[in-house]
Amino acid sequence: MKQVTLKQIAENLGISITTVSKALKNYPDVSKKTKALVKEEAKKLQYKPNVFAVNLRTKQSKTVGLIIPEVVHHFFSSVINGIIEQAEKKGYLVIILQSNESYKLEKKQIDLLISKRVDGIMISLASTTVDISHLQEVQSLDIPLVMFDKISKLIPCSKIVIDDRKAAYDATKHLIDSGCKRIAHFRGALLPQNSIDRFLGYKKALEDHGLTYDPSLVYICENVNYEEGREAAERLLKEHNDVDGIFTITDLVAVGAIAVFNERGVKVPDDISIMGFSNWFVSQAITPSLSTIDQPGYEMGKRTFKQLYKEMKAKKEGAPLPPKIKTLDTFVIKRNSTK
Amino acid sequence: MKQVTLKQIAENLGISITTVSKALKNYPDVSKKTKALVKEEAKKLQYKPNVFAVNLRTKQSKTVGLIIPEVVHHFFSSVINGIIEQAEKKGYLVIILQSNESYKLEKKQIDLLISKRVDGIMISLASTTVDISHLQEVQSLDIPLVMFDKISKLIPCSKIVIDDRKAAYDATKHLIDSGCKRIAHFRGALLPQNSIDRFLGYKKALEDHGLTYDPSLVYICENVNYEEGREAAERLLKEHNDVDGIFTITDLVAVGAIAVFNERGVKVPDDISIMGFSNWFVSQAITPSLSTIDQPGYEMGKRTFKQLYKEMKAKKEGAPLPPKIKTLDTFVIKRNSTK
DNA sequence: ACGAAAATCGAAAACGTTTTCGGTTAAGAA
DNA sequence: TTCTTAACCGAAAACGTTTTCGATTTTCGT
Repeated sequence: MKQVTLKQIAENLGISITTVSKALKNYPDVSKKTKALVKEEAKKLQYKPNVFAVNLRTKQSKTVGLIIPEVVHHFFSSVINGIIEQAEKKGYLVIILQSNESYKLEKKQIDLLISKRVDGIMISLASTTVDISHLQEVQSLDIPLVMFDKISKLIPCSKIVIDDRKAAYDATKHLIDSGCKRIAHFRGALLPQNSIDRFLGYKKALEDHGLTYDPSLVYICENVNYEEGREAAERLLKEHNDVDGIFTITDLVAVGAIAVFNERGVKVPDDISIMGFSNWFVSQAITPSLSTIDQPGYEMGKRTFKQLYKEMKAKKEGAPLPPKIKTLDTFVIKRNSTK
Repeated sequence: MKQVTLKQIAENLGISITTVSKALKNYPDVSKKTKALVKEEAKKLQYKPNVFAVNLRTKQSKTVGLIIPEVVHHFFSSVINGIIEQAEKKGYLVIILQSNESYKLEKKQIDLLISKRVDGIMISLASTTVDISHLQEVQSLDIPLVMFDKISKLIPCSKIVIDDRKAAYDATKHLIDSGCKRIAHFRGALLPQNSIDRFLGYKKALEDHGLTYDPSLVYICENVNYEEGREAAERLLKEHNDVDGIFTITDLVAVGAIAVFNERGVKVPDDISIMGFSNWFVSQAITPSLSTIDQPGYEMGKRTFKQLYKEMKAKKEGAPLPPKIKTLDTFVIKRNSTK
């Protein structure tokens, strides 16, 4: 009825705990016979090692932490899948925590992971995060850390990212190539790096193709959500009825804008073309379906964990690795919101 | 540089480990003076108890497991939020695992949670789950278990659910009230209880309102996804052009159907009305916005953890609680896909 | 049959905490 | 002063595992 331990097995077999432990882990200094015996007995009793004791003894939890702004997001959920798949292969459990884009919560989640003594941490920063002392603490505790997607340049750790500027450039160029002459940009808040980079990519594409950059065509969506997409679209219709293309910082904002255009009878893409970013699942489900930029979430997750794993291993072996930065490719997905 | 322990503090202060431990936990048999001293030193050294040792000693992890079919789902993500919020209040960490609607994976995740020795488990079943031996194992190990939303009647544990049959009845009635005379149903697989219940509610509503139930108007969406929604809609258009209303098992399927109708020039809701289920976030973002049934995910999560907490507590006190079943209310959300 | 080498085993310490229970000290009562 | 009681402290065991290192046994060549 109660917990089966090594001791239990040892007593049943009349051998020592040591031997049982070693037999189970295939140490070379226990005979084939005893190994077989022990394993059989262990199976019979359904022995499961007490993970608490193992953790205490080995000083590692075989658990890693993952902090993301929001789980309900196609991009992050593919990252999660990529991470979990790799983690499972190596026998690691992933604790997923959300920051809800809040710095305060992010800090709390980091503390939680530290107190649970995870072996490593992966994080995509909240957009409101500016203070990075919590991340510095992680590093000072010598806990391997890998950042992805939304990163901070101030922390010297490995990073897996996309080239936001280039992707935004490509998106904008796609609009230009399809004939747009006056292109607006619904951007994110002023601070987050990816918001900045996407804006810069947009601007550069305009300039490179003989279109003048007009600051009044840039709308800020502070929280990057559906509602703000709608608001920005409403304002755009009032203020700039000559615009024939929009590049939005993310699909959700684009979906809000499309909803407004549909309601107002503005034809997409005939009257106005729209380009999203992220290839959120819904972008293919709406009418018209949304052209967008594919972010390789799964791949990013996969690489993130792999890098973390390398660093955890290197740490155990006492040979810490230098930080490494990997940029993944993105590409344009043409659907029906652009010509 | 290295890990601060009770021993460390004890040595610094020239007292015993015992006293340090007791001081930190406010035992009555240590003087105010020493308590203050110990706490100060602990703070100075930034002492953090070694959770591995605590777990081992107390035989509990202050961690609970949550298994859901998919995280990227508005309903489940509100459940998650409800659970996490409550869990945090009680100092519990929630390990979130996905079953991807696969029985095999679900079983594996249960095993993982068991091996990590969580103090309790919350689960919403995968739609393919029929064998329930893994859940029986949880119970035989005496791990508190609470099921929500997608449950199995065969497991005697507490459950937090909605009345699927009534909700489906309401949804269908809404279509009838708005003037639909010939109503199709895009249902889920044959096995899952909620798929069955929603079908029954649909059928009952028809019968109660003088509409004849026609089995050929019931389409099965095995995996309940966007693509299947599209396929069912295509078939419906070919096979039954007289249908003027559809009740779908879930929003995602409805969104697929709406996409097809939009493309084919079928007017929603004028030619055909559509009713979803779940109030997925996207249902308000598409054109036309989708009328649906609101499932109280947050409330469900909240109650699920509360119930689990009660049972974990009762277990510790050696006074196990009898299973309890709670049914939450749902209601119709009228949007633009119905008249 | 003897010894050396190889194979096999186990005692014990350690990981850091919690908690019981007995011991010591201080305070107050006689 | 001496005894009783209360206040405070600490030794030690326990949780279940891993791993080192020494001890014992077996094998095998001569």
